[in-house]
Amino acid sequence: MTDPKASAIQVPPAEQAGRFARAREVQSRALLEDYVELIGDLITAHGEARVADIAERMGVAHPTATKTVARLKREGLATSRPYRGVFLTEEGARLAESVRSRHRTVVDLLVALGVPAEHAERDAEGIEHHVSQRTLRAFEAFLTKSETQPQS
Amino acid sequence: MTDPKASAIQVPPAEQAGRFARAREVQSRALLEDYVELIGDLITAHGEARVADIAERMGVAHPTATKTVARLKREGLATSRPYRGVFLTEEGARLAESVRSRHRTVVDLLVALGVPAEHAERDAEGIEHHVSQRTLRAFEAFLTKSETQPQS
DNA sequence: CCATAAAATTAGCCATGGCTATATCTTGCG
DNA sequence: CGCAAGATATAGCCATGGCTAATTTTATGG
Repeated sequence: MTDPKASAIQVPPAEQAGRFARAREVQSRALLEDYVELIGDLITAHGEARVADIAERMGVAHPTATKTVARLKREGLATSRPYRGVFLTEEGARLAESVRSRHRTVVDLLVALGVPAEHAERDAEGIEHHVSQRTLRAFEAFLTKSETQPQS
Repeated sequence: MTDPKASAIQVPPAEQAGRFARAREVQSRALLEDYVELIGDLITAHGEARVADIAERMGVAHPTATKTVARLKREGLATSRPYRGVFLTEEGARLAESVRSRHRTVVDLLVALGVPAEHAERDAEGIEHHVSQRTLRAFEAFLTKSETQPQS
């Protein structure tokens, strides 16, 4: 248990600023990650990802999806020709897979801790992006242990 | 363990859209929460929260802090008079306390799962905002259990 | 094979949350 | 007590990620 008295003020300003900077940076990648994961899922399910479907599932208007897909292309994660479906580059596909895997791990962890499935899904959607490699490994280790040794 | 084959595509579009909408909504509150928590910490430590200190610790330029404080005031979370320090309203203080408590719980959980302290702090900064009441309760329950019954 | 429906794009608006440069207020020191 | 330094505020810029409205392209059914 951390000391309740130990407010964040105890840490040097620069270090605290760095944490916030990291969180902002993660946030700017989160949208890309969500799109890439979704596009991957749509391709798996339907053979292609149409802008209308992306928009519907992201819960945004079509032009918003078009705009974000343009950003994906700029970043080398996706490809598309005008009025055609969207596809992932190799890099995009790799990212999609790692995002999907991390997402699953986060949901599994929450469920293992006793969070009801629907809550776990909703919370995971936001949490996952902030889970670092190191933390992800800890989650996986815990899940492995829980399997072997169900509960107390 | 969730079924690896069960991609998000299995869930109805509207439900998936709702999850993303929730994550976006959380995101828009996250900044306010961070500021309110920091202002609370600064007041506890120094008796007041100066814009320069807020900016330094948030890792942003002074005008950015000023602008966000204005938003805090608009939302009824803080008060301030020109060229004077920033203070929290009752509602702001309540929010600060609940954010601080949730932050501590998230860090404690990560540490309990074996994440090194500094990593836990960094990841928690982003994760905490997406942890719902329900999930928070599960974290607390797990931590209580771990205390009683240290490890396997 | 063409007309219409459906899908995608483009244009242009808004709020947020960064920034720099400039102006104004407070404060402390000589 | 007045002025320079430091703190705060204001103005105005940029990118992101939403939106609606209008346009263009593709696909389909009669």
